[in-house]
Amino acid sequence: MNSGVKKESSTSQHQTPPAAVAPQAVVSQLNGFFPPPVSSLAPAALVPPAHHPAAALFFSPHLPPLLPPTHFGSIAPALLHDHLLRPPTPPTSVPSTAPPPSQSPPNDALDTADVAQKIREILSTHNIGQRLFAKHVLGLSQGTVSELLSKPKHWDKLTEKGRESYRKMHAWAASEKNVVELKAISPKKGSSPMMSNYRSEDAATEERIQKILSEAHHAMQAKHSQEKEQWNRSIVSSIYEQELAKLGENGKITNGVNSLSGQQYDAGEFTEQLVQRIYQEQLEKMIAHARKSGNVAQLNMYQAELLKVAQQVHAKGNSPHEDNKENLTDTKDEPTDLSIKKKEETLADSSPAERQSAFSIVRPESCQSNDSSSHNAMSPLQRMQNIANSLMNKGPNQGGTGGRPLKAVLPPITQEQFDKYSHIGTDELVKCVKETLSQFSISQRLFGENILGLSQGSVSDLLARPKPWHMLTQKGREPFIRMQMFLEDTESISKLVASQYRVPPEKLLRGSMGDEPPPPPPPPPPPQSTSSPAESDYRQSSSSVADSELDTLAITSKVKEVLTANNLGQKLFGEAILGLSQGSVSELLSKPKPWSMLSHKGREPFIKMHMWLQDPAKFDRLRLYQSETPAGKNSRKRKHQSAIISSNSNCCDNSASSSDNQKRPRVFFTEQQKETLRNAYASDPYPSQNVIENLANQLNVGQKTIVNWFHNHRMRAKQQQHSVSSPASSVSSSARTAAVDSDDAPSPASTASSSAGALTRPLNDAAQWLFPDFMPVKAEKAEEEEEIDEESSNMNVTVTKSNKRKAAKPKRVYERAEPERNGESWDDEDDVGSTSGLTVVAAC
DNA sequence: TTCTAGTCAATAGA
DNA sequence: TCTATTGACTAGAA
Repeated sequence: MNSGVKKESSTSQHQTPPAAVAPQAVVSQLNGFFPPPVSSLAPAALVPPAHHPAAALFFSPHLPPLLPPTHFGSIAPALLHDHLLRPPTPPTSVPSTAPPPSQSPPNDALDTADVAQKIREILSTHNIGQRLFAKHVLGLSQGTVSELLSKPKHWDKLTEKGRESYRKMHAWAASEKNVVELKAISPKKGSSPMMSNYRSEDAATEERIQKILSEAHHAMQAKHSQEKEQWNRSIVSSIYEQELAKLGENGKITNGVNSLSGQQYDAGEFTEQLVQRIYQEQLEKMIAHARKSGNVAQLNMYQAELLKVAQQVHAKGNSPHEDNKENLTDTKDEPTDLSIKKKEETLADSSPAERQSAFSIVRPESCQSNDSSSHNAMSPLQRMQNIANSLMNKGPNQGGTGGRPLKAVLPPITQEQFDKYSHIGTDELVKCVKETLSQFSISQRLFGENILGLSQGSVSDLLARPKPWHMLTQKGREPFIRMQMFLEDTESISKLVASQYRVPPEKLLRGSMGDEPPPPPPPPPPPQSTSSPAESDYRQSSSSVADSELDTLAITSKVKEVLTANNLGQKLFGEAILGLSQGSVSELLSKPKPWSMLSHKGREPFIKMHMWLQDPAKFDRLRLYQSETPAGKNSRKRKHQSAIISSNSNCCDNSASSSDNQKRPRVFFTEQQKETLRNAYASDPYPSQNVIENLANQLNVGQKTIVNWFHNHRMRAKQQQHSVSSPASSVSSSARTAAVDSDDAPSPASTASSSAGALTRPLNDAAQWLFPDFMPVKAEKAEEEEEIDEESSNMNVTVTKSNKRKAAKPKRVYERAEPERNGESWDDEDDVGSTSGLTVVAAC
């Protein structure tokens, strides 16, 4: 299949004559010259109507600026470039920008990492965008090239098609001329890409193409700028007309404009006032919209902007829109934002330094600059465009109800800032940033969109693979400077957390693990009571718990002990204490991950367990819950609570019901099907699409089911390795050991740490999971089975049941003998260790 | 777009 | 009726 693709591509590259592609190429290439027309020029409210000339320019089917490369039809972008920049002669004469695949022998292995590194350096050094490189050299998308460059696969693991890309890169990088050529066609250069200094043997053809391109380019540029200007004028005048008409109807000029009545003022001054008023009104509308949609970030931004405008007007002696103050301060209906009031103060009298703070960049651009001249230089209309732009980018309803957070309009980095941050250790910086984000539960998306002005994917990339400072262009350094500013402004962290989560940071249970200075004081928490009393109690005290490392194994052991000793079910415990389902509780208790391997979210149940264990009234809580929950309706109750806890009952109720309705019925694989899947997994835990399709067909299930199975299988294999690792039974057996041990001198109120002390090995180290006391445990387990059967404690009965069941399926004992798992379950407690270990166990 | 981590919930098995 | 299992799903990250 791959070869087929390759063949086709290769063939088309050499068969399509330049003359045939030239006209289309002219247009297509020109498309790349123009900036993203609408997004950068048109705010949401100002998008030209379809019939508008500007729209015709931007959206004309004849001038498809937004067409992806594939819209060149059968002509690949690289091919297009080839034909434009290179004569259709054998590639030996002139180094081509996109070397044909045939240049490298098919089996000529390349060091892909080296090639990728080299390409990255070249692109970086010459400030050539991946998009451009991808399009013209490889004929791939930017994202694909990014992958190729950042995560080069080993040559042996590449398909022929995959190798082709690296061959192209390798060949391309071999000649500096290629680099120069590509650099020359970069739109940033401001010159026509088609004016690159290549020399063609087919001079006439090339000259003709150049001429066409040049003329078309200039013509379109002229048209473009003219229409853009006209378009802007028409929009502004259109708004003016509307406003003037309004004024005429009302017979008066309101607000700011009103103050002008009776005065002698020129048209320019009036215009300014009018624009200002329009701007204010637009802001008010946006405020209303943001408030309606519950988007606090937007609300804050618009309010801040409105306040600023009002202050400016006021400073000029006007008092337009006094009623705006309502919008500026009326946040009592807004349950979310914790920093609105503070922000108002900040905005009202913030110092330049404050305005320069990292967090200030979540405010609109006009609010940011500490350079009043530059701020004033931006017209209200421009500022409105900025805000509208951000609106357009985000779309409505982005509050806490699942929409995307607001993307900030970031101020440019000033020269002073560039000077100040003349060097940044990017590695260290991203490390700090990652820690901060993790510590405060700030998502990459939130951080990227509000602080860096980048998408989550970009943030991920920056944080995962920061370039050395010296390899960064000025533009590339900007996000790092913003990160640095963010870290230096401690207040910004709290504000960001608060604005995003609508909860106090401590509620997130994500404190540092002890090796970091305490975070800046969080903003005042909102008086939300969205959770059950027990929930809030635990939340309050759990923040201190979160600061320490918990011994998950000891905790779960103790919990199991207490539950069984008191005949409390996992279901009740899960619903009343953890807010989890019985199945989840079962998994947590039987296969606890070590603390260090848990995500912040994953730690929360353990923190809750720990708090519960320490709670003298822990049984009262359960009884209370039990009494409040009629038998048979537990599940409903739990759902209801979850809905409440999630602080958005409508959302969750709806989603729950809808997901219930939409959730596909569970598939139950037969043993034969499982065997097939296991075999496939053994061959490749990450099956290709083809394999998935084949399996789906073979097993007569949906592809999604196959994908889910592999996902689950991988996760559970990993979980198995982590928690039970070598031996699945290590944890639960250890847990049993602990339970049994503690049975000797059980203390119902004993804490997790005391349980930990009862264990025979240190537990505050992840190594405990790597070198578990497995074999003795197995032996011990066998003995336990004997002993426990005779015991009557609830706990032991439970354990015995489990062990009995496992013992009834001896084949599972051998499941882990083969790394690829021929056994039934990854999760099975007996799904353990190695063959040798099991042999010993059997001997025992 | 895909992967991971976490979770739900239907079902199996004791 | 309890716990364990496991396919399905979601959010966040890569």
